Amino acid sequence: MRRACSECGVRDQALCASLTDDQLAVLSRAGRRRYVAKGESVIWAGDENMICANVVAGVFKLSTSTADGREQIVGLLYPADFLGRPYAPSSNYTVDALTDAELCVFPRKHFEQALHDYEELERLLLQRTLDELDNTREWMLLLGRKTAEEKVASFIVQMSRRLAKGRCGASTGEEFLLPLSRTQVADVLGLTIETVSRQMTRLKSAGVIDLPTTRSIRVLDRPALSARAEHA
Amino acid sequence: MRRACSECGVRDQALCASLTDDQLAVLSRAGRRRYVAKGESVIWAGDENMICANVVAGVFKLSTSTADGREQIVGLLYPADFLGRPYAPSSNYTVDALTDAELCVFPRKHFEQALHDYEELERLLLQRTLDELDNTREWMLLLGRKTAEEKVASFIVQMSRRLAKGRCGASTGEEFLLPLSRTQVADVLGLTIETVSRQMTRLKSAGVIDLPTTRSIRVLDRPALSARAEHA
DNA sequence: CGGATGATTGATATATCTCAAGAGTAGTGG
DNA sequence: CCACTACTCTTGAGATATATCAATCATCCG
Repeated sequence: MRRACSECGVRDQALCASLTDDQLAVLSRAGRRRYVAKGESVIWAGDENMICANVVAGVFKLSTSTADGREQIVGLLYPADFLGRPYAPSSNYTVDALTDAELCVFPRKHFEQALHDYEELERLLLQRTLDELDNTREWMLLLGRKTAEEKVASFIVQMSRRLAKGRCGASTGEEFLLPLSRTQVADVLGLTIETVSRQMTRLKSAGVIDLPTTRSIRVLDRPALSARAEHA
Repeated sequence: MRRACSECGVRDQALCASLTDDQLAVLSRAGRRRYVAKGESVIWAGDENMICANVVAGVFKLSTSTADGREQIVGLLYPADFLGRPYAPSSNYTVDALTDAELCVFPRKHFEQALHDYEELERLLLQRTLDELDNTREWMLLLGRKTAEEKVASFIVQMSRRLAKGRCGASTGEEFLLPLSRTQVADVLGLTIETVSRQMTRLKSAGVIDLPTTRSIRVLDRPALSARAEHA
């Protein structure tokens, strides 16, 4: 039994927000829900590029790697984000689920047709792609020019913005669960796992953050954390 | 006196390629030619975002920097490339001319109106933005995971693809003029000027490239250069 | 409880940066 | 045309941040 789009948790945040209920009804006939287990790959770099999707739940990583296996994570996707690459025959990066996740999947060709038919959809995708390009370029500054401490602090700032519970409440004392292992954090920041670990404990020793478990982070002093993200 | 679009050198390569002569005639009434001297800034990071433009001639750099002045070049623009950021009130990066250059400039609001009016224009911009995002993510792998030698070799490979004269001819023996100083190359690669210089002379000593002048590069052994770009 | 996986910590190595000097190159004006 | 000056680039020596290698320590799960 098909679940109605009107009940979808990301109906108003995903690209679908640009469509009327009637338009969405048409498009949704081409789509289907797909549950993805933590660690599962959805798209492989170099493979034929078959699907586009909206993230309904969970977190995904986009990554590329060198021939000898060094990996770089080039993006993270959260609920309501768009996943896929319209207008290209093959994908440049691999997409894996970091948590159990749920997608609303469309065949790429159908999705491209929808972009053609609904100009508001295409406009919203353009705007999001431009935003994503800005974010990605900002991340280049981090990769090319920031120190290990700045990288780790920047990463925690950014993750806490996305994941902290009481985002509207106090700006401090927030705790959140990291969807990434230390190795994956290292692959986001262009560092080794050991360096990430050392910088984390340094921040903890300085009283800037707390690490209740290995996968959770509590920001104790946000101004201090932001300062360390900017300036060595 | 206004120059006709039909005589424009990038009429069929720039975004304008998606427009008919009639459509372009309408749009071009809002645009104007602007000559930019080497070193001049066209857009400043953080400033109000007023313009969009097509690059007609010359090369531009996009860059961001940290508060204490470390700079990272996040993109290069060549003739027929699009310059600007539709749908955002301010710019995230500074755009400077690396050579004397020429732009076809539109007020941002006019350009956004054109995107709205001509769906082929919007589609082409979307496709280019998606391509640019792919390229930028590929560059993240270089910044985060490649060694200095791999970075410099990758840079030369990429520049030679863009700039070498006889691109259709032999794949070797090409010579081209770098539009960037050593400092700027360092800012592209996330290295220091000294490291760039040392890697360049290493490649020269190994017979992979020649450096006839400080601003020109000749690729002597492209397979060897590509190998060094991939693998330390 | 035991084994596996992932994280931390320590000791050492090394690639790249930093600091400093010298060598090209280009532009200027006599 | 030739100094003279100002850059930019190259080269060298030494410092340092981060990587590498190795061991211990948590955490998870059967």
